[in-house]
Amino acid sequence: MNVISERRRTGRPLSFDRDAALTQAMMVFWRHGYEATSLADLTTAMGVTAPSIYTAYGDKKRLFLEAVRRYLSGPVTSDSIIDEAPDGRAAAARLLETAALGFTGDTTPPGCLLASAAISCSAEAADVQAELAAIRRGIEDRLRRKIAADRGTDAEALAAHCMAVVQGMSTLARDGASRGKLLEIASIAMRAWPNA
Amino acid sequence: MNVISERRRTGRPLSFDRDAALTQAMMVFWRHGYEATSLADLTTAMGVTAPSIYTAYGDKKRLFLEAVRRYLSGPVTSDSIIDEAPDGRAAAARLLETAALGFTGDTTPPGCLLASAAISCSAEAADVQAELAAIRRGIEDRLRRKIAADRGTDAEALAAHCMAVVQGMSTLARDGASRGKLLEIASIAMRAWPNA
DNA sequence: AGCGTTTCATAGTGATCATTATGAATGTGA
DNA sequence: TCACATTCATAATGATCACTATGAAACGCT
Repeated sequence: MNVISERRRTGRPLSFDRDAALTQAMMVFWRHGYEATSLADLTTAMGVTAPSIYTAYGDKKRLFLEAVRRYLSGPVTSDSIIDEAPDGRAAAARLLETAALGFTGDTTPPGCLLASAAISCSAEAADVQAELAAIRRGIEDRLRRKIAADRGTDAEALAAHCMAVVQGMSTLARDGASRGKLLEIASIAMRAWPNA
Repeated sequence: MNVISERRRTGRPLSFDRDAALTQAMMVFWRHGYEATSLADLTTAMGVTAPSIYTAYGDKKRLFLEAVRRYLSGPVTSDSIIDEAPDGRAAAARLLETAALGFTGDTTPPGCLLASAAISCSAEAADVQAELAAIRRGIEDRLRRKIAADRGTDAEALAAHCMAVVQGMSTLARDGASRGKLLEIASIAMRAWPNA
């Protein structure tokens, strides 16, 4: 049952690294968003011709969603950050810090892929925007539940505030804000918590 | 020197209300952003044919920037909010509250026009993105100076946090967050200030 | 009325968009 | 070696993009 060694029985083999090409696609989507990324941008960045993209990934929308899954499935996911934190407060702090670092990486585009791709959507890309909104809501719900386990009163508002700060940090990062500035913002945001 | 009664001496008069059409254009840009708004969207929303748009406003970029100026020149501008506040803390609180209200108006699109239009820009619209970023920085600088007049230490971080929350509230509003939720976020954000 | 000026609607510009038809190329299995 | 399956590169598809050439229509002025 070794999946790696399982090969298609017949046919010409793929001439490009499907995984590496997907990473390049993720980078382009990360930098320019979903709609502003043209298939010509993708072919040049991935080094793959358009028909090969379509046979390998489907269409542009499926390629984007696969890039989003790749973006979310890093070694440090927002899910694990929240779940493995000792309490809601630590979850929020780590989420903010991880966002500040992830939005200012020197080998990745500035800001958040989800935030960059989500806004400025035309009518035909409304379903893509809806999927991204669902992902954001999922993260927010997970954080809210984590906070509510400790302190019941204002869990929803605290989680929403944290999400707003993360979203805003993405914009500031795209505007050129430094990593230090984003970490300061995260620190300020955590002052909103009681019994500091 | 009555400007209103001054008319062009010759030529066929404009058959549409230039001001009302600009408002409609602002609404479309507000909802869909800059690049996702096509000229076909604008012609249908404004009730004006494409050549008339070009003779009246220039090109799409100039029309958008004029819509941005219209958006920023309301009766309650961010500038006046900040300047007329008694201190930096009140300026931040009013900015957050005004944003929460303005992003959830029942006759306007959800979110912030600047935030909606800024993200997801292709290379050719980079100058538009740069202009929007300059506007955001101008607001942030004004807020930072206002805060720094009271308390010198962490004015920059407090201003940046406030801007991040405003930006984030726009995203949450577009995701369907209610006015009450945004006001709660604003309230939580103000807890970050010392000597509450 | 007639001229000059401006805006009007119609239609079309080349460019770019995502997507695909086509046939040659390259592999496996027999 | 040969049929079969799959991917390859080339080139083209119709649609849409921002933008405009063109000539008729509607005004003020003389």
